Amino acid sequence: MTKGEKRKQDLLRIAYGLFLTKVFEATSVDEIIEKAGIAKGTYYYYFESKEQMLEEVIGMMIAAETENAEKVLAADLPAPMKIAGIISALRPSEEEAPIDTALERPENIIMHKKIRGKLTETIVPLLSKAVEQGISEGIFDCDNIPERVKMLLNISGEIFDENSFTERDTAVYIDMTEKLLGAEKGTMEFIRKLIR
Amino acid sequence: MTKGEKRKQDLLRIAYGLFLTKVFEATSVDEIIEKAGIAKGTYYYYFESKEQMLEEVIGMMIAAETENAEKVLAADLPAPMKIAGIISALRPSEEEAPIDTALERPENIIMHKKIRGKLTETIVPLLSKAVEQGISEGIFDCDNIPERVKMLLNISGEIFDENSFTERDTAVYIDMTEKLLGAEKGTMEFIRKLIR
DNA sequence: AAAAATAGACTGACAGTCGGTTTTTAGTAT
DNA sequence: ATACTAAAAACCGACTGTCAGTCTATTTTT
Repeated sequence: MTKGEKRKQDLLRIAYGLFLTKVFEATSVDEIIEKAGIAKGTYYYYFESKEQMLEEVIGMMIAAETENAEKVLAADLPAPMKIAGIISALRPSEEEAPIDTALERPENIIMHKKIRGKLTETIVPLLSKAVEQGISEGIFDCDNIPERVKMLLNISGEIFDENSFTERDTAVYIDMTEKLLGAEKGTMEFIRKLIR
Repeated sequence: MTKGEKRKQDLLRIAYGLFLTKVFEATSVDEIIEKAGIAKGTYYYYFESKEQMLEEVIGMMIAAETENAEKVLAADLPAPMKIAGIISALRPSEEEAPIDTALERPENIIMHKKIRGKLTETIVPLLSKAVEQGISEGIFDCDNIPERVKMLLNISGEIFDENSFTERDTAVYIDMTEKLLGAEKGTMEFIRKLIR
């Protein structure tokens, strides 16, 4: 890693940190460069624009999530577990708690939406594989798998977004997941423990 | 309607028009006031901020949509028709075509999300009534109605948002709607004609 | 000496402010 | 009714502060 690459990583990490505590739009380039101790020119030597930098920050986050999902997929687990594992891993982990608070702020829609979009793209194929595994195991029964998975992800996103999803939301969510994948009632019941 | 109220309405209508063709963030206050032929001060006499004005513009749009939904609900129709009618009315009508194009632009997320949020709040109770009607008619069979309806709306939103939802998306959407509401297979098949 | 990296003053666009001016409105005396 | 007046409402536009992005010049690396 050259000196330049390192600097870029530093900048990304600083921006990442700021975006969590502040919100993308409210974080100024001046702030980022001040924290990094560099000049405007240097910043724009590494990034085309603030927007483009956001793209790269998001890329970092996605990469981490995807890596995790791939691990779950490769593990020796029953299909429902894999699915629940991947989906619930999209939720904030302990150390990432601030991410969540930041992401849930209504002002943070832009970053939020971009992440969701990109994440869906990369996660849908992975989840689809898990569903296929489930079908060959005889646990699931459905067609149009990627489309179903996409819907599942969409709903998961919306559900998890709200800081206040109730017991009843969870119940409907589980019920819907089972029906969407053509699973026996109760198959996905353990999701309840994972989310909460 | 006093002179002041009229002016405010004018401003809202002008902004509404601009937000459709341009995108909220790209529309400057200067532009709005120039088109309205008034001074900065006057604008800020009527609105606290650009953001707050957006809120009012959205309010206008919601009111129109809600009114329409209430009409459908009051009509003498079978429950599935009402549901499909209300949901598909959330899509762009002919004259509102530009709205849609504007709304579907990725940059327009903020306005988009705000509308969705507010719209959900007002539409969920209406749709729930239609579902209850369906249950008493013996067509639907489910519990936790508002939660189910919310999910349905969420997915509808996501589906309609994409300018490229396929046949398969539609098939899954219909299947899911039926299962979510506990309806016979085929009950909601006619949705296919409404969307598309 | 060429290329890569860094610096920071500067520009233009924009949201929002502020002190002041004109227009309306409503009460009062004629 | 009519004229007068003071307060309230509506309106004006110059000005400020902030911020993303530019540009030219300088320093450091290769």
